[in-house]
Amino acid sequence: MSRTHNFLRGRRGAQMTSDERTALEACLGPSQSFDARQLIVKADTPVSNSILLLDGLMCRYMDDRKGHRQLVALHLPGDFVDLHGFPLQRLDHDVASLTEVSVAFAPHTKLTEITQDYPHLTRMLWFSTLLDAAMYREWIFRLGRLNALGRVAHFLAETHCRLVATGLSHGQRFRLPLTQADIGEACGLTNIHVSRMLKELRDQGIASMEEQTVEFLDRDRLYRIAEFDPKYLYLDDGILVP
Amino acid sequence: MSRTHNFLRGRRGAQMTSDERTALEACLGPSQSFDARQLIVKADTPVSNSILLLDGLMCRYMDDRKGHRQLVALHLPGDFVDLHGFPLQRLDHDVASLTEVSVAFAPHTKLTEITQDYPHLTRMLWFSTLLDAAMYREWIFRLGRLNALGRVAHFLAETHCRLVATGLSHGQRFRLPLTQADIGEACGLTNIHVSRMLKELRDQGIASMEEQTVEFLDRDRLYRIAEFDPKYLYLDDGILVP
DNA sequence: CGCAGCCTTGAAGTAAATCAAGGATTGTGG
DNA sequence: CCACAATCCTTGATTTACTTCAAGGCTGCG
Repeated sequence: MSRTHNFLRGRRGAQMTSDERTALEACLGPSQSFDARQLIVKADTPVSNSILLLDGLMCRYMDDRKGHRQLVALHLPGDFVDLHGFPLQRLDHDVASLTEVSVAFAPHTKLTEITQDYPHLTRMLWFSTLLDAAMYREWIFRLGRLNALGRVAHFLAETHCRLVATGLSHGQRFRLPLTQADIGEACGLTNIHVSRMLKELRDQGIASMEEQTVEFLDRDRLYRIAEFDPKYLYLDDGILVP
Repeated sequence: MSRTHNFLRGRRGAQMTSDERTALEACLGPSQSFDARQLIVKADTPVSNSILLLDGLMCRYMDDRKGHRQLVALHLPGDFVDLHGFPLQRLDHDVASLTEVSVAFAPHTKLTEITQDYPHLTRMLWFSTLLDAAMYREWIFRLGRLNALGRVAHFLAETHCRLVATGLSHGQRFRLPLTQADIGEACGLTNIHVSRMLKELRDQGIASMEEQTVEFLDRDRLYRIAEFDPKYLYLDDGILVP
């Protein structure tokens, strides 16, 4: 199976021709592995490659003056993690692995050739970076307008939908190898308060998280608490039927 | 003066060739005006044009269930407000005018031609959408990690830098025709608390805002409170010298 | 075993929301 | 020209959601 198989899977990825997919595949260097919790791309240094995540979880984040971390994105297999770095030429934030990961690097020189030879593929790549932007908007909404319970619920709902889109979750369960502190860093909450909110979701029979596995017990109620509507994920019709 | 003069001004806009600028200009329909506080693009409806903002202020936002608004972006003259709608094909949020505005519409059919004929210009357009994404990230940081005073300070600092880049502010003063409620909707705060924070900035001799004009009295302190560093705005060297 | 990382729970403290009232400015119609 | 409403801003009092501080439990591991 091609290493680009999960790229935009469930989100217009099918609109790529086999020529385009071959061209994209041809950009990729050999697969590489990194341990969990490694800094992979440092902010403010010129970048000449972008990372396609093949397996594992990665994140982007920025630290405040006291060293407290704010995650700005979570990345799943199939994500072109820092394709933003191609037009931007440097990153304004750090990129790290959360679990052990497998990645492939795409040199920007090759991506430039794609923009010259494959206008439609270029628009697909552009599209993929704007999906990130759509998620950023939703994260702004989450932080600005939801209370702690809603934020945690929203984070879980979004992550579930994205995993379903790439075939990494079926039904209402999914593996999420994050600590409560990680979730707090995504949701602007302390790990202590995340613990309380997960207890609340559990006690109310809405969702449970144990041993790195999340299960939705009452998805409708979860979505209502989170004010969640997956439209902003631009998933293909039919992906979320269950 | 060409209507694209302010596009990416102060941010690599100078890297556009005159051919490219002509091609971009050729995309634009006639200028149009809208009153203040008008909904210009409604979420979830297919879009076939993108808006170049020529004059005035616009915003993007999403409303929560109770109708409370969260701004996700403020747009200044020169911004390609909803260029995101070109690859995305619909928007997941609303776009509105904040003041009276003058805009030009760019049909997506013409933008598609640009992606076929002008790879470098395409990357510039892509770059401009990723500047929006960089600001989104910073807004996530602002909401997730700064207290109320820092958030307001950060919002003012960012807006000032962006205005300077397009030549709409010189020195430490700038016009900002927003209400305190608007600032609250950007910063995830109530208008009442924004009022208190502006008083705090005023009392401490850091910044003042009256009659829709902001003045920075101690920019260093403002930046420190806001944990603000304009690197994420990708401004050309020398823009912020003062 | 003893230590480290992660989670849980309780108690106290605090930042911001909410509730409430009033003042200033602007526009509107009698 | 003045009464009036509407919008925006300000300030004080109260409430509340979340943080911080503190302690203890559980699990896996050298």
